[in-house]
Amino acid sequence: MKDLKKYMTEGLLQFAILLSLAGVRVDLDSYLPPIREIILGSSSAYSQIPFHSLRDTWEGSSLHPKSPDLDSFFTARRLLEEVRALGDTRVPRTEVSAWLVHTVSADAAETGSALLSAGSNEEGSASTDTPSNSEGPSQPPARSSSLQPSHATPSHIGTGATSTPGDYTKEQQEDKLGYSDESYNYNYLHSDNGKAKVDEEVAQDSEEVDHSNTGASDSNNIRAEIDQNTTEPTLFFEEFIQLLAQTENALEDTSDNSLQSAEPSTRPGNSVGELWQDFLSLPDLNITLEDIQSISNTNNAISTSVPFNESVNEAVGQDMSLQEAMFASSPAARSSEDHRQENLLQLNSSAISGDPLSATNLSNLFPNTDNNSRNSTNQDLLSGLDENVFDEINLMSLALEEGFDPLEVSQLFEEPDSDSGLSLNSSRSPTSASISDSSSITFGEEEGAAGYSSDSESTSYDGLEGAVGGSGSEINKFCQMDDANYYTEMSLHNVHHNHTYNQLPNHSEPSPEHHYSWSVKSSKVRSSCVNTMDKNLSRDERRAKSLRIPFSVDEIVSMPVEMFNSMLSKHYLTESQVSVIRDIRRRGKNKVAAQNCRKRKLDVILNLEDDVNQLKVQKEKLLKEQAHCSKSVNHMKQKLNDLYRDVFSRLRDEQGRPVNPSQYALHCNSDGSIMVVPRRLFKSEQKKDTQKEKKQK
DNA sequence: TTACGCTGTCATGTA
DNA sequence: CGTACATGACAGCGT
Repeated sequence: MKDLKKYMTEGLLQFAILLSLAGVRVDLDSYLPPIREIILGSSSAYSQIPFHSLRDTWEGSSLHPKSPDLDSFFTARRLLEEVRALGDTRVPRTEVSAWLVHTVSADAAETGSALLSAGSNEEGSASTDTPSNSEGPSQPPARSSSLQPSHATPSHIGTGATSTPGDYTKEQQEDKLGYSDESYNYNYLHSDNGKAKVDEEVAQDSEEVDHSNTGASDSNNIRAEIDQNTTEPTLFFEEFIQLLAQTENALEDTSDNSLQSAEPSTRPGNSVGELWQDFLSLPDLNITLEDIQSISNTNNAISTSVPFNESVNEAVGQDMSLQEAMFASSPAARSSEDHRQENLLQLNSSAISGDPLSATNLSNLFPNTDNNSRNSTNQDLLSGLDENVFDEINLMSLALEEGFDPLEVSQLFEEPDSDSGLSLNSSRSPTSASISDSSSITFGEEEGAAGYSSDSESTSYDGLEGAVGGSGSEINKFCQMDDANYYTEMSLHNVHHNHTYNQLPNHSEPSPEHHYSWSVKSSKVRSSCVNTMDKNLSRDERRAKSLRIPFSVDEIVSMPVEMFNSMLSKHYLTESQVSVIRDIRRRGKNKVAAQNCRKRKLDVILNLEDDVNQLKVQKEKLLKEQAHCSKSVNHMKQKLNDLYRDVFSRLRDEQGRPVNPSQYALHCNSDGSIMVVPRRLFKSEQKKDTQKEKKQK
């Protein structure tokens, strides 16, 4: 039955392709509702592996397939698309697809592979599938089903596969471009293995594409056709960019709430994105900075997409290939990222100078935000930022300013209250998982790393933490092997030595060699971090040192309660410091208590063992004594018997005959006199005596 | 690779 | 009610 469905699906898809090539519009949605399930399984939202892995490049990075936010996210998107479909002009999908096909096929299997994968990864299974390809588990995604009539190239980019029934919406185009850019960086930052894999997929896809085209034309013909269709790319992209801008506004207006939960996964780049993620994953920031997150994400979309689109536009205008455009756009995107990162650090710097964190400073975080959003944003931010946030930022900047070891800086971002391991776990979840993916791919290090934040923290200190890394040790990633983090770190160092923050840091063009050098450098950084770290210090000692707590751990722990409370009240301590101090005291006390408890337990065990040994000795002694006594008793009995016999042997009755000892017995009276009594009477008297004793008892 | 002990930490109960 | 203490349980780490 399954095969039959598969067969039908393939046939219908191929038929649809043929019809689309012939200019006949076919809406497969109405005919093939079950395709989605046939191909993807019950639901793409529930099929974790292919769906999640393919979406992982951008929006799915921090959104677990099982996340309840996912439904609302897709629902919001779908509704948004539907609403937009009511009035907006649409860019025919085929133009974009053709453009992509053109550029991709120009040099597909080589350098453009990452790009291709980027474009294909973005919308789920669109990555590896042609509309006609129904083999394998990862098949044209759920929303794919309509093929454009005119130029609906059966190309694998058949991204159309990812579009909603009907048209390829602007949002999807935007996403595609954004994904492409981001995914390119993503792939770039990853190991060659990943890229090779991507290349394989792309090559395979290309084959499949060509294969699927046999009904109509070969790929060259398609390319020629596409070239004809893209004779005016500039026009298309101008329209496209305009639509993008409209989409941005619509997106902000209509789907802000629903997307808010999903948007945090949107990251402009690995380095800045992770830094941003780290920053936002600060325990105190988690809730209060949600506004920032959403806003920043929209900013990301603006800041990354606009220059990118410009560059793409230029690229098209200059008849550049898409790949070139992407290369050209990557530095631009990077620059915007750097710029934002600078602003983030500028925030720190402003805190260094002692100025209270003002709206102006905060606004630097979002340079690309328009005035309206900025005005509202800053208020939200300021209202959302609690004191701890400023403490963290201030301490972070202080550490940076005074040349702290990055590890020490990282301490500032640790969970101030590590009591609740659960809350820590909840805060790390999907985002950190995505981060772990990247780092694990890059360095082949993995760590299960579930559990307390303290654990992850300690492991990160030992340089063993792969990537899952605790949320508490976010900036600890300075010392990790993630290239992106190293990138971040380098940026931070730039800022550290240049407090003007006006110049964008110049980063060379990404290249595999550069990537390798990054790896080498970052490994050096980690080793140096590990070396500089005083391993002799306990976790609490390191934490206290990092937070510049003016007391030693011993003092904190052994201090009497009154002195401890007075100390907390006398010294100006931030909430983080107080929290850490209390934790240190509690843990220290408990540590001592646990040691004492174990010592006592051992003492008890040892004492019990001693008691057992003593009792054994006593038992042996008693047994010996018992044996000795019984031996004595037996000896005395023997002597008594001898005496008895001797006495009876000498006794004679009235006739002079010897007395039979079996019939008579000797009885001692209380007065010491001895009588010879017949045994019958003796026994009866004994019975009476025993009865009397029983009655008395 | 597994078993085991040590240690730190947390949760919980008690004084 | 807050604090200190005790203790079982758990997890990580080293041997």
